[in-house]
Amino acid sequence: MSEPTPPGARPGGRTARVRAAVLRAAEDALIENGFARLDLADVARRAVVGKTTVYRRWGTVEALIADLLADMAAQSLPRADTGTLEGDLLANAHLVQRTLTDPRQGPLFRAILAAALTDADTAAALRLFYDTRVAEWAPAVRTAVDGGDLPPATDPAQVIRAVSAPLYYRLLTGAPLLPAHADQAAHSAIAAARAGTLTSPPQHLGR
Amino acid sequence: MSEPTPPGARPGGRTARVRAAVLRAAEDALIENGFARLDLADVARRAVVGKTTVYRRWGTVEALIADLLADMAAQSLPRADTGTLEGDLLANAHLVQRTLTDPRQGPLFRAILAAALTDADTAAALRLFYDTRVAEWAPAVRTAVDGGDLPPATDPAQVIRAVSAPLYYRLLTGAPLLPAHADQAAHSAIAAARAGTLTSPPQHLGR
DNA sequence: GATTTAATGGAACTGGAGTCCCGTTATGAG
DNA sequence: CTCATAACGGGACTCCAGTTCCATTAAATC
Repeated sequence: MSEPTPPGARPGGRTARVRAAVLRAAEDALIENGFARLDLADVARRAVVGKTTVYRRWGTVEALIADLLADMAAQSLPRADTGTLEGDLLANAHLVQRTLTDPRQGPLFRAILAAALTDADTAAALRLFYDTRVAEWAPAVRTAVDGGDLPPATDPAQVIRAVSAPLYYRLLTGAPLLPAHADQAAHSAIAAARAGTLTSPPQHLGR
Repeated sequence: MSEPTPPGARPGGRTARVRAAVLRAAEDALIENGFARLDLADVARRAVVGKTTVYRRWGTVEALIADLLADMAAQSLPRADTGTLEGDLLANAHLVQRTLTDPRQGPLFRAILAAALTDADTAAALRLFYDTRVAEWAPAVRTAVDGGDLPPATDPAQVIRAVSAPLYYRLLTGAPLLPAHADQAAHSAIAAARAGTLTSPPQHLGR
């Protein structure tokens, strides 16, 4: 994902500026046209950057989106801390709900998910992105486990993912996605966790 | 979705044969190349059909996939009936798990979902497809509600969807999808339903 | 501030997806 | 069986995404 910076590389000044401009242009293009209608020539025009540059540095739409994801993962936003498990999970659920229905972020995420479903590298970048998000929120669950509110075997990451899953499923099927669904998602996750269903995965398949 | 068959139409013989050939070719092409790399010219070649025909009747990749979904929805497969709610939901969960990890169906579904995330009409076709699937399995839940095993306000459709959601979420993020995850999904759905979380949606937006 | 060489940009080129035109096939009606 | 026409097929054409080549710019090092 993060290149080890080959010897003689020049990440400074212009290169960084070009990357930022292209990523922002890609974002705009994805929001307007979606994943299927995206072409790198258009991105280059928007970014006021040579078409050749975009093709040389990224090459494919999928690679560009993967880089965009890496960039998004870098700017992590802090979780809420309401003091209670329910409060935190509700905050998380509503954050996801708002993100997926936001006029800018919604279409952007749809495009990114479509790319991840198409390309393995993009999927890996997406997983990395979510891993950082999950790691950010997992402490809320861990606190509840330590406090005896949830079974000891509970896997915090699974609980966080259980909150998101139904919301993303609605996005996939194009079903309406209202704040009430966020409530439902958070409460369902808590119920499953209390029942001891969300324990560690059966085996660790590395990679 | 289903055209009302305009006056003077000729759905007989050749037309139906062409449609079948094109849909099968589209399936193969989607499995091999994925959604992004699909072009109608290639589909036409595979189906041994005039390129013009494909462009005239479907026009876009998304429309072709939407038609493929309509075709898939038409052939509904029967649900299992094990006698218990847990047994039925486990059967459903494992059916979904097997489908999504099948060497043919898996890539096909990924491609279809990518298309649905890109195009509104495809999303509508997908929703219709899932509605038939959900309606097929909902009776298992309804029986449990009538038998007093689940709260009266439980929405059967929501329970079925709650089983699929985490499995599709794993597909989205490219996480491994094992039979154990199917067990977990079914049991989580039951726990949430028992807790009374999976009740009817807040309001019916009749689109 | 001179030098080296990544990295970018412009312009010409190319291949194939998508369109158009028109002749051919075969379905459905009488 | 005949006729009208919906639907299909072949081939030429267009257009633009993606590639290639080379000149230009500006980081990095001294």
